[in-house]
Amino acid sequence: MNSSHFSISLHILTLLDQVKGQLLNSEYIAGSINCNPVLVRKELANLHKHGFVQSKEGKGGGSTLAKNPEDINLGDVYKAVKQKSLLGESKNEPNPDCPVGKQITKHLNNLYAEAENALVKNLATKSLKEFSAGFK
Amino acid sequence: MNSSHFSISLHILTLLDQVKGQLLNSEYIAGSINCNPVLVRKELANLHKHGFVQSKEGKGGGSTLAKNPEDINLGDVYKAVKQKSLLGESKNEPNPDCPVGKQITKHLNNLYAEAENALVKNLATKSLKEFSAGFK
DNA sequence: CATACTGTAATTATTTTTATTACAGAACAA
DNA sequence: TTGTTCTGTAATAAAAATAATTACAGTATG
Repeated sequence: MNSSHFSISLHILTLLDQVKGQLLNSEYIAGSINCNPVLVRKELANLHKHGFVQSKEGKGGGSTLAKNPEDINLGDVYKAVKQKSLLGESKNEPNPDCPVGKQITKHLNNLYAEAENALVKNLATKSLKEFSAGFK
Repeated sequence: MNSSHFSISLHILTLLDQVKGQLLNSEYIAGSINCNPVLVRKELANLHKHGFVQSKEGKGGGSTLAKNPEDINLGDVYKAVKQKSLLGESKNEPNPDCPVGKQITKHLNNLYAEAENALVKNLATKSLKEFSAGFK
């Protein structure tokens, strides 16, 4: 992350849960999210890599959940989807000649890792099933 | 956020704490961060708006902390600096004709708000003083 | 074999972020 | 009172990140 990876992934998983095992194709999903189907397929590829979804190629193909929704917790989804640290590591190297600049990257990384951990723990208290049950 | 607002703000605050009341100018600070001075001044303007720093204009001017570092907690800094939701609300409106699309924005916002809350709570356990004390 | 998908790469467009330039106004010091 | 060095802020340009589009090989299906 950041951007919309997590939102898109969770949207996909929710859709797949709602249709209970039916295969949905990337175009349908993209229509619900309102984004490009290729973006959905990329997101699906990642979810597949992490074991959340199964896909079937070819005509009539599509994707479906690879686990029971009660066994998918949102903290794990977050971790699967996450690409970079949440609180943004600037690419600019701070000044190594400054006593603060020299060390701050390390300290920020520790701080961020802990804070992000708290966030993931919070997300992990919810399963996809619970999240999806909110839709009626 | 995201980007580097929080990193830059915390870098600034740490520097100001380290020099114990001395005025630092934006160019010096930018040199430590390795970014543009105007970016520092914008960040300082925000920190000033939230009461974390004081600035003095004119020759020999600069900025200094407006509070004791033990009274600045990183959760509050985060909240002052934060601009948008951490987990990225996509600007694409999901499809209102889809039962999931129609409701997901609301559900995601709730989820994100709670998760972010957990993160802020974690950050709030640390003061600037504690953070800055890690530098030696 | 035609059709309708996935998977993936390459390119282009768009948006966001950061840097740069510019300058008015404030404080200081000679 | 004038030159200097700052802040504060706006406007613009450059760079980076994100998303859309196009394209097509490979796979399953009828």
